[in-house]
Amino acid sequence: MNIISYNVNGLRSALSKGLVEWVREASPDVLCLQEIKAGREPLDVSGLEALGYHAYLHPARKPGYSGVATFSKQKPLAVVEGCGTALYDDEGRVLRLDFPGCSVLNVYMPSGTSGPERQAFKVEWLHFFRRYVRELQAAGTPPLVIGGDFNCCQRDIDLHNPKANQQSPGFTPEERQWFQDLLADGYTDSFRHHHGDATGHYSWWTYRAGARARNVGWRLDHLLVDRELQPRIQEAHLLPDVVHSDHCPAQLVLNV
Amino acid sequence: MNIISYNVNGLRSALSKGLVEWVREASPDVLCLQEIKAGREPLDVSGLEALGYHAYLHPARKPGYSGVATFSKQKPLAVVEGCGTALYDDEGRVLRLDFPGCSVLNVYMPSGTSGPERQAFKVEWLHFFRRYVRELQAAGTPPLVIGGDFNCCQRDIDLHNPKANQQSPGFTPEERQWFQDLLADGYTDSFRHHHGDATGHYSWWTYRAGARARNVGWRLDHLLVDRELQPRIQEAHLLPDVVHSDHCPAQLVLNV
DNA sequence: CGTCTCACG
DNA sequence: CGTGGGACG
Repeated sequence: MNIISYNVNGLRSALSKGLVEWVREASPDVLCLQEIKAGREPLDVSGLEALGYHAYLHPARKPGYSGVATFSKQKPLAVVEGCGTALYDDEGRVLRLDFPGCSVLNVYMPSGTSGPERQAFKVEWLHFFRRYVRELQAAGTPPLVIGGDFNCCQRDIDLHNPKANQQSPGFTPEERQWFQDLLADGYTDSFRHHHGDATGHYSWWTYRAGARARNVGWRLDHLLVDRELQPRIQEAHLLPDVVHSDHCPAQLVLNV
Repeated sequence: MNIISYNVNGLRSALSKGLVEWVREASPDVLCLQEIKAGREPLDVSGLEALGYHAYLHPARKPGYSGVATFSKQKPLAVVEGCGTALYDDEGRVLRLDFPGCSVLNVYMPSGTSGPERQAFKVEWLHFFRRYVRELQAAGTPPLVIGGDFNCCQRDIDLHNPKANQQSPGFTPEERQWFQDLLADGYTDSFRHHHGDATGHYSWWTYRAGARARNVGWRLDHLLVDRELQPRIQEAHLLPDVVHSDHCPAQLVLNV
């Protein structure tokens, strides 16, 4: 099972840059997109449907903002839009597809970069999210693959300049601790599992100052798997040569 | 004296498309621009100043909206920004430069196309403008050259589809009458003076549906001259091959 | 820097 | 259709 998570920074923009052609070649079984930045009407996903995908959209209430979408070759057993909390569901941040043996939770976590207010919102979200995941487990949801733009990372090797970013949203001590706690809850970072302490692997680069060309980036996009699924991790990669967005896709191949 | 009026639909956009290079070649003595859509700070007119022009800007209060600018090789005897009525001056619509023997009044008249409210505003403006011009004459202003985007025209031959536009803003009976009255006040439409009843000469084409390629346009940009100056009209042209905007420049060569 | 919505034309 | 702003990232 080939699962790809990709923050497309505007699905229409990504489609205009050849997203469909790339998906045809990459051929993921499940494709989790974040920041689709469009609702159902302005969006034309027929190109992806023509490749055989079932399309599930969870846009934000505010036009042109946030939103997630998951595309699946296999028809899921169940689809759950949102997390049941309007505060977050209005921002289109979570979308779950259940399959036999695993559940794919597509998530776009808030960015804290626009100011302290949004950073506070993000931190509240992070704590909410851990509780939410625990509740899903308790409710008997199949073992989770959590794929998405986490807007944070855990270790010094997850960003180009850890020293300068000790207090930057996405790498504050609080967020790093949170990430560690989430892993301790029983999740495996599939990229680290497969690549160990490899450095210089990032999934986001600011558009400014030629950061991507110089590989001045952050690893913000993750595919975590329930500890039950860990033995099934076959491959896990970032795909930095794929350029429809300021993020690149993260990929996980699971033996199921 | 070579005078050009040009609605640039965003001066920054026009500059990015090579406006300075074109101005160097056209070499007008006075250049009246409308819809500069920027204030003094975001604007860099050093390219035009480097050609030897004195720059006079009258931006709107609202950023990115309306605004006129006049560039002159000769330093004018006087410069008058606005018309003294805040309602109009907030929208950056008139800018007068006085020279020995003539005064160039750069004007961007309101468009009525966004709705009946703005059309009513436009009609009030039109009547205000005739009074204003009469007051200028009475005050002993040198004979006027009125150059700008009038956002209206007078005769059937001034637009591609007069039948279908009898009630369209820019060609309502009320506006056509107003135009005729303005001419009767003692002004000459320099283009008609030079070209008689020539057809198919327009200065604006909608961006939609390839209208410019099919020459489906309107003659909205005019250079009127005081009856005193009429004998001095040497040439008057539209320059439809000049493409920095959805308008083209209008040119007048005056014998002074 | 880039994508999106909105006002305006 | 296209410019320019502002929100957001």
